[in-house]
Amino acid sequence: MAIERDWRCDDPKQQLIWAAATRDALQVLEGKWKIVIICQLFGAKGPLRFSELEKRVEGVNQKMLIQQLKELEKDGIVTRTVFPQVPPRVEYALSEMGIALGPSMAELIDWAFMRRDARAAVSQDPA
Amino acid sequence: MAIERDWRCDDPKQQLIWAAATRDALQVLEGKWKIVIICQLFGAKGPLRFSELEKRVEGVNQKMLIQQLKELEKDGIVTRTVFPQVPPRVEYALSEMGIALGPSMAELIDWAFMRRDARAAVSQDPA
DNA sequence: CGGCATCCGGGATGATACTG
DNA sequence: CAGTATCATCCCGGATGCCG
Repeated sequence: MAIERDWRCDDPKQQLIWAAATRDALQVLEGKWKIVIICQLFGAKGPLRFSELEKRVEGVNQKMLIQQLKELEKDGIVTRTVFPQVPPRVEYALSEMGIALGPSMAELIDWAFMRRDARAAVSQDPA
Repeated sequence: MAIERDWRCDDPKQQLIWAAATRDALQVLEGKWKIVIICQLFGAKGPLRFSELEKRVEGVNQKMLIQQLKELEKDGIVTRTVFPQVPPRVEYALSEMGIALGPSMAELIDWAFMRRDARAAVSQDPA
């Protein structure tokens, strides 16, 4: 991983650069539903319609879903395709930059399962 | 990665389980500063004092830092160690569960650099 | 009917001053 | 140094309406 060249080094200057890049990138993912949306777009193997996303991102409301999708589109993470039909059809997909988040999201989901299993084990065996 | 067994499968039931685990885990990371805090704890090779975190998590204020740290501690991601001294000394470190986030955070930071470089290239070469 | 915008209340977040 | 208290601000959520 290229990250090794900058990460966990002792040079304060490098650490500042690292912190800045991280901050900028994380700012793009900031927002209550963005990571969930991205994970769902990964879970689906192709583009998702707005209504599909609304179902998969459990607990979100239309307003927030639209807002977060707009920001993700503006930041170049997802693409939005409108099909001029009646009834309307809008599809959302991951952009190249969004797809590049794949390894990170996969690890995150892996962690989610690890965590779930660990907690299940504890509640089953409270001895 | 164990994730392959559940992720991106076509079984709707598995997808529900996957979505639930992901949602629960992401909820733990929900909060404007949590991922930044975790990344900084990774960037440092050891525990960090409160004041150190305050400097490294740029833009955060004391109240939010304390709040997010409390939640992370409650959710078992970080540990908090108090040294009975004057002046007080409190160190924060990643727990086992927090350390398990390492691969995911490393990928995330890797993505951050990739993104930064891509954007730098675009702004340098607008042709 | 599907995708999206607007208005308003409540909770999360931010700035500042203060305490042990 | 680490944490608390208070008040202002902003994001989020629900309801409703618009438009093709």
